[in-house]
Amino acid sequence: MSLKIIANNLGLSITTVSRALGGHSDVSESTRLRIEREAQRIAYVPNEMARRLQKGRADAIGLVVPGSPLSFEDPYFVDVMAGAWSRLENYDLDFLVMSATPGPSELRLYRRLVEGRRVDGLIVTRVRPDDPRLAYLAEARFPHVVFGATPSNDRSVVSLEIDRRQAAEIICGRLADFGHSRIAAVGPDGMTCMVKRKQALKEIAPRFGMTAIDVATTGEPGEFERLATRLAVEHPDVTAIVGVCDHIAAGFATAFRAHGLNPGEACSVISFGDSLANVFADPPITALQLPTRDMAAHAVDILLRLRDGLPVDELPNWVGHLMVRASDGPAPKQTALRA
Amino acid sequence: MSLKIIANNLGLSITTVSRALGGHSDVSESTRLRIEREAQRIAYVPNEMARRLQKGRADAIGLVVPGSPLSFEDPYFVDVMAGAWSRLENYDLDFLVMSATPGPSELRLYRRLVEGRRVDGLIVTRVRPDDPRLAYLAEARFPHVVFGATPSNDRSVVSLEIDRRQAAEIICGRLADFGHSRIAAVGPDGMTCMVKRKQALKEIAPRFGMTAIDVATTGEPGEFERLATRLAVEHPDVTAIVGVCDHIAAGFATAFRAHGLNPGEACSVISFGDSLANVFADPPITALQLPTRDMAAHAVDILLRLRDGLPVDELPNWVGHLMVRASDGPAPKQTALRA
DNA sequence: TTGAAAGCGGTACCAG
DNA sequence: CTGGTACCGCTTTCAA
Repeated sequence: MSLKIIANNLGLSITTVSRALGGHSDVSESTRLRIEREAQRIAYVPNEMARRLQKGRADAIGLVVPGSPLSFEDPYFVDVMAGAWSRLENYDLDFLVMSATPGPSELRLYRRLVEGRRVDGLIVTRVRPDDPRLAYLAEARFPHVVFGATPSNDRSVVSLEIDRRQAAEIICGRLADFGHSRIAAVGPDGMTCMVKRKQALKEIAPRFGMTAIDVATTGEPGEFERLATRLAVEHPDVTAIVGVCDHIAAGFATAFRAHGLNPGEACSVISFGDSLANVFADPPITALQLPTRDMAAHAVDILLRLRDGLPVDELPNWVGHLMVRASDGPAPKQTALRA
Repeated sequence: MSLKIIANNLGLSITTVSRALGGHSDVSESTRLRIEREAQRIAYVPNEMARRLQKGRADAIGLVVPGSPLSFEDPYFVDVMAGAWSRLENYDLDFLVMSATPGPSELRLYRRLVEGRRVDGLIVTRVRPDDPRLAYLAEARFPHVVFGATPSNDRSVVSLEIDRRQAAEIICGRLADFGHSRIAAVGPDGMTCMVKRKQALKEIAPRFGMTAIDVATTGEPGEFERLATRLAVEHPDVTAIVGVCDHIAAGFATAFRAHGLNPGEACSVISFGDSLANVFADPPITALQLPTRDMAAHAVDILLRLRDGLPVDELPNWVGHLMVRASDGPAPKQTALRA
């Protein structure tokens, strides 16, 4: 009832008012001014639902966080949300945040979002091998961007990833300088992104005269002590640990300290990916800061281009930046891993 | 183009299809079945924008986090988001998450949300004295729920708060049992909710034979050391500190440890409100866990009732639950606060 | 430069 | 029980 009000008040047609406010050129300067003043006067704000229905767009982007709603607290998603929103805000688009545990209900949510036209694009995170979400979105030809890494090498799906080789080089370089020669890359095997990070470390380590062993985590609480013990037994020559996702490095540091070992001296700990937990940890954890927020902002741009059928430019090369803190140092003369 | 497709395929009218799918009673069982099967077959999902336009609803609830987008990482908002989403999911409503720094742009965002009909209701947090958002929402008669506390005693605005007296009793009771007699309530003065928490502590403390002094924080990093020093000088008889919002207690604990003092022995530290930071702190912080997620879920229910013009029931009495950890203990014989 | 009219995809009122 | 019709508020041809 709003364009109509302005139109009536001014004795003009709805059409003209719509065009004037829409910034079209085919409205005389004088009527445009009258219309703009009147719109200002009654504080006109267009009904978004009407506009969206007509335009066939949702003017919204969605993020479905995998896991329980509590996953919102994952510092990684916090960064994704912050980055995405900062860009969406500029475009005056809505940001839909949801969560869903992997499974049929997750897929149902995706269907409702896509087929109900509730969003124009989706940011997909924590991709798993053979992820049904990707299969669905590809089949539906719906704009989506994968955050992290894709299992397939399908060039048609846009995947935002950091330069893992460069990241591995930074980390390996630092550890090699400290005289380490055998390191452990620790992370879950369930997520494609994490698996690839471990692979990168294993590939790059030899270039620095080191070898990296692959250790799988489940993410259970209290797992780190067990892992540390196992490492001490099975790989007593490991003098440094790289946690490839949040909390792993901090978890090891805590486990070490619980046994009277000093992280950074007894065993170096570095985190691939940074968060507040690293800053607050004791000792603060040396970590590779990732440009997650920038990437999320970029993801929004890409989604809008996909929506509008525009080509997607070459992706920037996102690189990490090492935050040197206190959890790493020279390799101990002989391993102190006796947890 | 979807109801129409079903209608055409079946040689029925759009009206009938709409009613059958809408679960109205005035459709014959046989046609309803045909329609449902066909809908199933073509995997019909209604266009939400069309439905929303027609119904004059947004089918969405919004949360505007005050501050920069990074405020998403505030554990308090994480809980609010988790609680709100868990309920919205059941109703199949959208959850819009945004952030805005207090000021004109914040109010502009609210106007666009409200007047653009982009949400049906808003959760308002971190209310400040004379908050322009509340004035606006009240004037616009737009469904909103205040989370935390309202400055005015206006009974017309729904405000979700915990039972602060009960909370203060739990905390004061524990500290009194430990033999403390003078405690500090520390928190920012900018937020109504925090001010009220401090007031509650000051009011309740005497009942337990204690006195509580009010200490204002600004929230700057590194502030805690200064505050601890000031406390030691100005109030050397204070033996316990209650942080009324996230990170304050943990911040003090860190500051104490940095000076070789042992939180829990030299000075007790308790947090009014719990988060992971307390769990991970060294030592883990004793904290009053608040039912924030429950409250947020309830907020959604209330917003929907307000939207639909239904009366809002009496609010539950939300109480806190003390998580006993290691940051508090017997009052020291003589104050050790010499930071 | 302006306006009438046809949608966008639903829902709801009324007549049959 | 079913279908015609108007309408939600806006955008966009197409004529005038």
